[in-house]
Amino acid sequence: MSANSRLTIAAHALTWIGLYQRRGHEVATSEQIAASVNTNPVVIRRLLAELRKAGLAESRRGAGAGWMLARDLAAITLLDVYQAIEPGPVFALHRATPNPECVVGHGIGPAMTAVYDGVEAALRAELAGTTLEDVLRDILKAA
Amino acid sequence: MSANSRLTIAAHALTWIGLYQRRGHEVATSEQIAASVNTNPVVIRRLLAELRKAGLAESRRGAGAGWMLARDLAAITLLDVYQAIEPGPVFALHRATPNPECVVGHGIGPAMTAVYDGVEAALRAELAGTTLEDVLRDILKAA
DNA sequence: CCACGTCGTAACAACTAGAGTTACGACCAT
DNA sequence: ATGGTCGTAACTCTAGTTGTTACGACGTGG
Repeated sequence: MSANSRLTIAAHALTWIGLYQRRGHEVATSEQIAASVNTNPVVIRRLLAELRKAGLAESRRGAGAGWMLARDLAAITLLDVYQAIEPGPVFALHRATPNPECVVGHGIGPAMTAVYDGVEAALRAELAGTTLEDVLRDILKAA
Repeated sequence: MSANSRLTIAAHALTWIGLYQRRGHEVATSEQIAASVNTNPVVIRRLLAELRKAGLAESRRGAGAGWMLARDLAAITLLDVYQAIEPGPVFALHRATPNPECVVGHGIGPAMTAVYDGVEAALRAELAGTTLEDVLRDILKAA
């Protein structure tokens, strides 16, 4: 399916900011976050920019700049994060429209769309059941 | 997520074969299927080869060759098809291993894996609830 | 009011996967 | 033997993800 790591990285970044703030710091820099994720700071800034658009994160510029959570970890579900960074569906229909003169070619689109809608709903329900607070609790429990 | 159309095409092909056989034909050629899907026959042969490996389809070679279902449409769920063609997970973890000296970097992997396992289970359960017979019924009902 | 640290973002390269296409050998009923 | 079809390799094209460099914009602290 060519799965990507965007949800993982986004959850990592937000959780890291949350823990960092909980330890008394105001803002976290993309460089600090990137050091934990083990990637380039620009990758973090790009992802956090999308999360900011979705109202999950905030940023400050200038000296002493950095990133903050817009809401508490407990108020952010993985579904919120997912929706902020993954606009498209999990399954795609045909790239080229199938033969409309064929019964199957004509009806397969709507039929599969109905199934895919159900799948997306199940996926979202599952993601909605976990908050970043849950993720952090898991992390600290295992440490 | 860069979703692909493999599940859609695979379901289309199998359903087409099923309907074609139900109308009295022995085998369906990749060219006929490709004409309904509106793609290249090789694309169909490649996909059906994977479905054959999973025991969902069979093929004959030589003259009068072509494809058949290995099981009835009612005995093939979309989960069967999905598993035959999509080996990987929907969500990936970090590409590079995160910083193990950071609490979050160390614990985020297992934490997200637990969530992703739940998501995959929900997705599979949803796909398991629909057979190709259901898909064909939808198609014929809408026609 | 300037300097420094950080964000914001464009631009590019590397890599991967999906999809389409061509080509050709293998196979087998007729 | 012939012709139709599968089996599969090889190639191209496209798009998305990730990493990287670069540089302007910004604003706080000195």
